[in-house]
Amino acid sequence: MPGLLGEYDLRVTARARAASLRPAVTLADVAREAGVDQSTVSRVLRDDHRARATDETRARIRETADRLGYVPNASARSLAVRKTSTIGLLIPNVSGVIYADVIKGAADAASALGYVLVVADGSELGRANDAVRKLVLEGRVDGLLLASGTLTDQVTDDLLGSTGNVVVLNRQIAGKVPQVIEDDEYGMYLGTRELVDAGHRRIACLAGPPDVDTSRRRVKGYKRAMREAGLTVTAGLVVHHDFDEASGYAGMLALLGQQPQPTAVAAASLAAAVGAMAAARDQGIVIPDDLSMVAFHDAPLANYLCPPLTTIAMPLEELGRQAMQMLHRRLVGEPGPAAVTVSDPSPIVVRRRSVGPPPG
Amino acid sequence: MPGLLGEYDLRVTARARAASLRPAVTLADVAREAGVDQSTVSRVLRDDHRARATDETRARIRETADRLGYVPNASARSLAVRKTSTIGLLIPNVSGVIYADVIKGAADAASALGYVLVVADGSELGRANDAVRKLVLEGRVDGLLLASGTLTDQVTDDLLGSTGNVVVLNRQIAGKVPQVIEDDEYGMYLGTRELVDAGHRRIACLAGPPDVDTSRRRVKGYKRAMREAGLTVTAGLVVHHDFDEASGYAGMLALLGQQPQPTAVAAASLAAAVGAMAAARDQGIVIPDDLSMVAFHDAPLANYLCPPLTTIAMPLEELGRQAMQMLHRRLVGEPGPAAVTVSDPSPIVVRRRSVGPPPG
DNA sequence: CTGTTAGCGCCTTCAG
DNA sequence: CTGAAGGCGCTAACAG
Repeated sequence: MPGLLGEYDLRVTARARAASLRPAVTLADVAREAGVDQSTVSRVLRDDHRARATDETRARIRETADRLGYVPNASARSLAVRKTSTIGLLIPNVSGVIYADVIKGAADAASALGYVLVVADGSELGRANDAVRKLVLEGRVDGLLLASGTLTDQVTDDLLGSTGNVVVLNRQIAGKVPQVIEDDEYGMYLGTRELVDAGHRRIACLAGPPDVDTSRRRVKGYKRAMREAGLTVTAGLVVHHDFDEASGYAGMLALLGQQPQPTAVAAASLAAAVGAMAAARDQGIVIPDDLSMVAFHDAPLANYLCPPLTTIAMPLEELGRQAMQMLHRRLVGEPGPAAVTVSDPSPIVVRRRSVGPPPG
Repeated sequence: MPGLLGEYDLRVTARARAASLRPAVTLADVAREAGVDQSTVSRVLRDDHRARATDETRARIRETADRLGYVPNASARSLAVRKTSTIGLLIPNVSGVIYADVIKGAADAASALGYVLVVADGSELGRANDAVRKLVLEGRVDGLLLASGTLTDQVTDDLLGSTGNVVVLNRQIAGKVPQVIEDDEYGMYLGTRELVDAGHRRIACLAGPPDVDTSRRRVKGYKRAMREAGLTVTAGLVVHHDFDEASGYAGMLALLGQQPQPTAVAAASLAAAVGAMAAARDQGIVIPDDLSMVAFHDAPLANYLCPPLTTIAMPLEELGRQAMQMLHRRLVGEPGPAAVTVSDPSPIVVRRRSVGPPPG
């Protein structure tokens, strides 16, 4: 076995580079060595259709390139063709369990379309700002996928203008910013319905920050389910916090402080739900006996919680894939819709053991 | 407030770009507009020391550049100076909770040193291979940080040769590959000692894959603690699985199937520990009453588990930072050590509620 | 202090 | 079918 990662050509090339610290082998080198012109080499190596060079010539060129360990230089090519064939994915917190799927979807699509995908961490505003400037404006990438569910409207709004090389993931934004969204409203509707179907009437919503679009849409879905069931959402039943464990913990405490206590809660994020479960536990409340819970978004982790958490799984991978495809379309000038909502697969609730009938 | 993300200049530039789909404004444009030569513009905009241009000239150039919304083109610059000032970070699974810290450390150091950091997902071998080729070999990045704790020795070995632009994070590799490692052995030693200090004698180890270096070092630490305590590690006491929840679950089941059952387990990864806790629960075993547990690596999640998990926190952020610094040193040709182990902060056990005295 | 002159490595007409 | 020539946008000597 020739090594899992390194295929043959890769290793050879690396060695060639390492051995001689020279500026790497260039097109001219190959041309000289093969006794042809640079442009010819360029053409055959790129399979340029107008280069039906003699089979003999092509073979010789290919062989020489291989032997010398030629690898095209991305900067030079980019400069010449005015594009980099790399696209960036900006994510608020790269290590959020939720993002694994969108990264995978985007990466798959990217590689299928001939791009290389790089992801940038946008957890801090400063860093996000920097990333955008360094990546898009300076032309390190041809386009940007913005998965900043947590940035406020103001931000993206300012940033985007009507640039055609950015597509926004799962944020509904006024104006003509290209965007692909999922039906968060429906997802949360489904999750909440799971709770009303189990017989709950006093159902709370553990929401995200009030000014974040995704949070708003999820709350909307929650409210629709409540309304449809003839349930009223009284003040205090929806509490706004952040999308992390600590916030979920605090939010749950707030919810539990009310009279009468809710018998079920729909959490707008998985991390918050984890925190919420811990809070409940600390208050001596057992799930699902005393309290039922569903969380928005699914991940392996949910299956190992105590108890295993019923979640609503969103088509995150498809989101990433379609965003990438839309970006590509725009980059090559195909028109296409300015916004699509991914509905296949549609949101689905993954039933585990965190919801039961209301107590008593 | 002018928008959180978009500072003024950023927005203006974006607008200028978007408005006119022209090839963006170039150095020549600015020069013409300002009535000076291109090279002069280049110099003042870069603060070239040899360009103590008239204050008046400098001001005019700056103003013109701003007004036109000039942004240097990264490809052109890279081609000219033969470096990109961007470096890549290759991670097996970008969304692992554990990696947040190393990304942060690396990103901080990168930006302090004037680099932009991009991370690439190396979860699949194919993708990792591709990333290396596209990023390093084609010169999209000046160097690579390899945080592929899960790739086998063979891989990295083949890949690296003695190239100077790669540094490996936390893998001990023979040969002269630049590397920064943490003291996983000591960390695991500490975690295991926590267990022996609590009075346990039959302590199991939930290890990672046997051929992965980090796993081996952790097992070594576990064994040392056992030996020092005069405890023998009998067959079956260390079980090898993977670093994820499902593996942890399976591994725990295997451990629990033994006679006599271990009274404590040291897990080599946080994710595996999560799975293991679930397995214990499913078997009616309560932690810490019936079984104690510690896990390698810390993350917010650990605090919200049931019960909150005692972990051993490693200096992950520092690992990322130092790796980046070492890479930089190598890139600029400073000698420096070929391998450093980060020992500050040193591993520390974060005591929560998952360890108690042995039952009975 | 500032302008001139060459490239960096590759692609792309345009001739031959 | 292939070679010659020019240019992508920027930097870096070298003159003036």
